[in-house]
Amino acid sequence: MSDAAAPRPGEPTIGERHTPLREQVLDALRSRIINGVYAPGQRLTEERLAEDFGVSRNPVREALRVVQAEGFVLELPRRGVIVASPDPTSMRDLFAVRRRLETLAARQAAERAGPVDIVGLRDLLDGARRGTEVQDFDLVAELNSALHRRIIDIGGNRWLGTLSVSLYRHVEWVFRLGVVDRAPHSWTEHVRLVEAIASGDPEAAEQAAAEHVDAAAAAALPDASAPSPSHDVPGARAPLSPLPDRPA
Amino acid sequence: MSDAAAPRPGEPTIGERHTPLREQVLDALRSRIINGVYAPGQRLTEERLAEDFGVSRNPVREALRVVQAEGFVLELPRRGVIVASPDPTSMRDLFAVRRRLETLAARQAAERAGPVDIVGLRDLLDGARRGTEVQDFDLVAELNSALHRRIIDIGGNRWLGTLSVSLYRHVEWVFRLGVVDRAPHSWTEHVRLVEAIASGDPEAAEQAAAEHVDAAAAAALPDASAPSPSHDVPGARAPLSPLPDRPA
DNA sequence: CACTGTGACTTTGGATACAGGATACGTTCG
DNA sequence: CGAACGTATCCTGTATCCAAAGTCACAGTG
Repeated sequence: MSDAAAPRPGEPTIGERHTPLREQVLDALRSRIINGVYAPGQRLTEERLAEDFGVSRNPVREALRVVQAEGFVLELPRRGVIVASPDPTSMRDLFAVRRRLETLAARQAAERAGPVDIVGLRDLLDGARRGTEVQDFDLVAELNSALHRRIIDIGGNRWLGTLSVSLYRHVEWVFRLGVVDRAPHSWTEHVRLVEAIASGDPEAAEQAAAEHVDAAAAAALPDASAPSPSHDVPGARAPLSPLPDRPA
Repeated sequence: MSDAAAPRPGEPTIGERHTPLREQVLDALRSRIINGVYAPGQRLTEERLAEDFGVSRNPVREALRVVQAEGFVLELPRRGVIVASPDPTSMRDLFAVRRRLETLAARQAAERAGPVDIVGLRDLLDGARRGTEVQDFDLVAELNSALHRRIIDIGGNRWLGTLSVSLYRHVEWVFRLGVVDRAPHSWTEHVRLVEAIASGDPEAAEQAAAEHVDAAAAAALPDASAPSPSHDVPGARAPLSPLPDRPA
């Protein structure tokens, strides 16, 4: 046995760090959709994407199948794909699902959080408080996401983790596109949530998470009852497979 | 405007009916994994899959990216993919998530079900009852899934729909592989659930759904507290989407 | 002036080609 | 006899190629 250092967990080896084009294309493509560079309804031809990213069509096609499965684009058989249109109706559905999932995350975090975890959460809160003082709202938004991810990590439910990431991307999408209003974040809600987790009270944590999501939903979706039709494109085919999912 | 009949919703047009190879391969591949034809840990080379399905590597690759995103296979960078190993730990997590989601589905169904919906649900129950009498358990299992799908459809939450389909496939997977025991289905629980929905009582529906999932979980996961390690494969990479998109 | 047939151009869907990293195996040397 | 090294083979990652289908413009016709 050689005495070379074994790779520490968490530190990916060089081989693991290798990123195939399809994955880089996937990230870039998804970002562009979420940020509105590729607008809803816009047709995405494989060749143009390939040109945009400076690769051949193959990696593009693989990435397209994934964003299709994730629901960001719709397939028109034999006619390629178009960017999907996020609509407020499905956003209400999305918030309903998030509420269920985030309350579960909060409960599990409250049940399992150790002292170190609590410190980490409080640090994030502090950072966000400072960010608010300095009016750095990008930072605050980033810390917001980080806090939620951390809570999910603490809970340790891997399904919850991947599902939440996926759902959150869609939330981000509608925010960026201005389909719904971005609510100014109430950090007092976050404080309550973290304190409930710190005190190890699952019920209180769940309650705090529910209120937080409700507040976000109420702010983002002011019109609480619009039966608007589902804004489908005729002939569009459903995602290749339903949403993605699962941890490694 | 021509007076040709517009395509009825639900009746796909000829064009929509066209199924590219990648999709057929995806279905076949996923089925084979779920049914254990391709066993956990087994290496899947693209060429062999292509040969198995009688197509070239391209459709295979596109299908592989999707099952990878769905968590059925793991990528070993530059070394291809292996079939993932479902483990009881992640199954507990899965049931926790399902409980949250199915209770939501039941609640929404109770709130929105119309008379026709109720009739449909009762028909399914009847069919299952008859199936049980005749000992046709495949039929019963099928009707079981159908009932759950129908409840979700009635609720009308599209996110819930796609997520549930995805989660259910994984449940099916562990059942088929015998990782957990398949519990004999208690149809009395289903009857209670349907009756609660029929009576338009969201609370009762949610309660019934919770009990149903709990019973299923208890039957499938008898050992309620095993901190078994996460059975990871060294160097295996997460599903295609590693990072949450950070806007530039 | 609306409608339809025609042909060029575009784009998808799928197969094939090829370079380079992984893997297996045999050989040599300690 | 066993470990290090070299070599042949396999497989992935990516690009290129080809055929079939789709789209579009435009001219001819009733």
